[in-house]
Amino acid sequence: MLPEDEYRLDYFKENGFIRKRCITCGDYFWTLDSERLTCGDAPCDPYTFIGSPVFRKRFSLGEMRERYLSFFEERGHQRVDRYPVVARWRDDIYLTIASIADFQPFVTSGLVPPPANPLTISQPCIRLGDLDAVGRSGRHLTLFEMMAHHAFNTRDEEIYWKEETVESCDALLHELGADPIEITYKEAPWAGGGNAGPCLEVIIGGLELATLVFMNLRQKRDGSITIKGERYEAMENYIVDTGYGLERFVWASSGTPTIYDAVFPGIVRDLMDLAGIRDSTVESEYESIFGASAIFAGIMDISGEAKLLDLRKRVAEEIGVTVEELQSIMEPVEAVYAIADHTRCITFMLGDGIIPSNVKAGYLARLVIRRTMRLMHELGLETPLEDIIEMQVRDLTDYPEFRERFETMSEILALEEERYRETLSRGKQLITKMARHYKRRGEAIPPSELFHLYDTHGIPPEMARDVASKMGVSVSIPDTFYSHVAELHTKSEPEETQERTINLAGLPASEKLYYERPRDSIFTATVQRVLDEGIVLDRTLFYPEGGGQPADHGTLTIDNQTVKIVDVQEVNGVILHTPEREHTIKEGEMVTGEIEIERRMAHTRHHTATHLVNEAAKKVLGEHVWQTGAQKSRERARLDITHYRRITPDELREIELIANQEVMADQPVETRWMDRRIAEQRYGFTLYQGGVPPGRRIRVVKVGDDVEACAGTHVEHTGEIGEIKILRVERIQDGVERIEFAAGEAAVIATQEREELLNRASNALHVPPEHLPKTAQRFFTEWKELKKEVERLQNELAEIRVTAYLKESTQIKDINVITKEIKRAKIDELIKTAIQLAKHPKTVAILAAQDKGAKIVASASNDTIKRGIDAGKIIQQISPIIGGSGGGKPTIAQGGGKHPEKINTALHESKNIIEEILSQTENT
RNA sequence: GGGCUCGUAGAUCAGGGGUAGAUCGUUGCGUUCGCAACGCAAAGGCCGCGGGUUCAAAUCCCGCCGAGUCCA
Repeated sequence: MLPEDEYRLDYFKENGFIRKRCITCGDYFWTLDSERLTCGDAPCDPYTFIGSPVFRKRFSLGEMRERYLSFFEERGHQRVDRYPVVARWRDDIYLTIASIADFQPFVTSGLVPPPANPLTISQPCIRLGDLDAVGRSGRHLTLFEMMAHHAFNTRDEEIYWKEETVESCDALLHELGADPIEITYKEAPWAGGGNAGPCLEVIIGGLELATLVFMNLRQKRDGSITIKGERYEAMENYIVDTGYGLERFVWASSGTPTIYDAVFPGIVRDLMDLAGIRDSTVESEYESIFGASAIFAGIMDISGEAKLLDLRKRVAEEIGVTVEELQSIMEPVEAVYAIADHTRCITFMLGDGIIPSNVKAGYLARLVIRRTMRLMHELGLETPLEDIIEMQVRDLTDYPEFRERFETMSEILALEEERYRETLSRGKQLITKMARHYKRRGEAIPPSELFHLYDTHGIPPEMARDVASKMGVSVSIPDTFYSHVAELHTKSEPEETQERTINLAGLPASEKLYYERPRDSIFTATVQRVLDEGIVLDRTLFYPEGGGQPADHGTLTIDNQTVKIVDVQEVNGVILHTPEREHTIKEGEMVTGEIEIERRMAHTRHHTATHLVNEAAKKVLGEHVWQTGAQKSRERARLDITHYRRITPDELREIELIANQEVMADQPVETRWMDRRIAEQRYGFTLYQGGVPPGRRIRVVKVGDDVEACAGTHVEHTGEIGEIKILRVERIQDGVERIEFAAGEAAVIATQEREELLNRASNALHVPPEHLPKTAQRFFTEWKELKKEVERLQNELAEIRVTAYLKESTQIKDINVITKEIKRAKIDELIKTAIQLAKHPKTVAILAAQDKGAKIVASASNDTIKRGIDAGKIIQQISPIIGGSGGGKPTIAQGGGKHPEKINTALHESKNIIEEILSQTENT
């Protein structure tokens, strides 16, 4: 626990606040109200603001946001633009979940200074954790704006800390017209993302409006402070991390039954009209129902169907209607609320460049999109989703950037709708088939099948139940369905990633000569240290692996000893050279280094070319294109980019052409080190195409119109690349295309290789390359025709043979037995002939041929089978004679072996077998 | 990043080591003044691609390509 001193602020003392303990939950809180017994928070206190707003006037989102930001501006904060909702600068989360997420990890750790200090921001955040409650609880949203002011303090410089934070909060609430006596500050230690600290929750009218976090602890195994079971220690820097819920402020200012009515009244009204539902904000009945529901939901946990039913019961009781009546009134409106919320969330997701996919952030976008489409379907809303998104884009006047992206968004949504429809119709077929199967057996569809349907085909169990029950097949969905799904995927404990603890103590960062002297291959340096992991020099031309560019190879030479360097890695600014084998290089010695310059130049060309291809892809495909990965080698490079459908051959050619035009324009490549803040302000987050480099200063590479933070080596002018040849495109995930290409010498070689393929194909067909497509097509068609012709002739031949062979047959008892070797026949010829023969009554045929060893086929007419003849068994018995095995059905069987010279023996033996069988069956 | 499923006729799919199938669609013939419906017949298949196992692979195994889906 945190010591209670943490919360004994002078501000509280001087302004008459009293510390009290909640009689319900036992938490401590601060209030001006000496009579107050409870902390004010759910579930100890119900909402009191519904129908009686807590502020002086009603605010819209835009008004409230502006009021907040200017309030803190006046108090010395600098206003900072919002960050995207997709957290491209983070590798641990996909979506921006809080304003502080914008500044993690480098600003909060102290490595990079904040864009301003102190600052204020209104950051759109997406949280999908309570998706089920959205629309139902009256207060949950998938997307909300977290208004915040942050101060980043260090031991050397404190901007401000708790006193000023609480004072500002109080002043803001007073200015908005809140009754001071209604405000409570509840003590609630906060922990998350490896940090923790004391925290005050700010509550009015039963609604938590803001959270004031004083982040000053960091997780440590042997830390002295324990919060929520984890151990923490004090941090060097300490951060004011506040979060004011914009939508909640607006709600509290309006006192509407639900947050949705307050936040997007226009959208809600339009959706109500489209769905043909009466407008809840003018109908007093609706108002009392949703007000009551929101109030109860405020103090209840409503996750899960059973708990939702509890809520319904209480509301129904309160209003004086039956649960069924209540359901029928509420459900359509709740769907409208959810759709209003989800479409706003989708607008931000797509507007900020997320491409729906089956993985990562794209999957989350698809999840929300599909959920919205399902809700619309249930509500009977036929409007295309993109029309509702258009409504949102128009409504979000404070976000003009979405307007120019609408065309792309609309296209993406149309594709998503199409895809979803296909998935559903596929699903229906699968369920129908499965239901038929279980209906025949008179069983219910077992849960294991439901898991399979959901896990591999994305069919929700509810849909399976609906479709199956129409066919009269019962389905029971286990309560624990979704938790069981989660269980199926919990992987066994991942291997402990071993932190390499390399002793770099006392070593300064290596001087990176490859930036200053990008074309040099030889250098001298002093050995700083010799470690098991590699050799550290004071300076080096060796490029360490990074940014998708492989490490340089080369040699280190001292006296007459030369050691090959096979890997180079950078650890905290120190560059480690890994030698191929044992050596005697010692600390303090001077070495001469030489890198394989051709290898390096190939990497360099591919690296600059990657930037050009990326830029060209953006021009051809659209601004939504974002690099998700890249890898260079000596022979090729590959670039993974986000795009919502397959790149067409035409588009690929266009990309290739534009990239090469940039090469021919021989543009200078500018690289320079910039202050991170300035670079971000000037170029935006598109800088981080290739990932987010750490550090206060970043290396910015400008090639043509492309500007990226990049640590790789680059040519000085694009002309040096020589040529860019795109080799192939591949879809590595839904929404991610991989372009493979070669640059420079590698491009020439790749082109030559392709030409060689053409030439070889031409030579084989004896036609010039330009005739290849036509000729290949002709050959293929002719081949198909000939194949058919062969088959027709084989059938004809088989018929002719039948008449001939029947005459040559041996009589065993009353059965015609044909044993015959057909020279140079193939197995399917034997089979065809054998089948024809067996169509005649009282006939058994054993045919053989030499074809890759020996092949034998046996057939028996139906009447002989009744008398005990079995072609399969005959083959099984005689195949070993020719050194192989075989089998088949009683009517037709085949086998083979390695000894063609034994064919006659085998055929002879088959007669013996038939004779034996026939005499046996006659005796019984 | 980790799973799972599917690629067979123009379409929808069955088959799951032993001669490649059904339904719809297409074409022709019959019936009809004509159409629909019906009856008869035919055409249409590198069973996604490449290896492997086997006497024998659409079928089993491995890799690749393509499509779908769940989880983090």
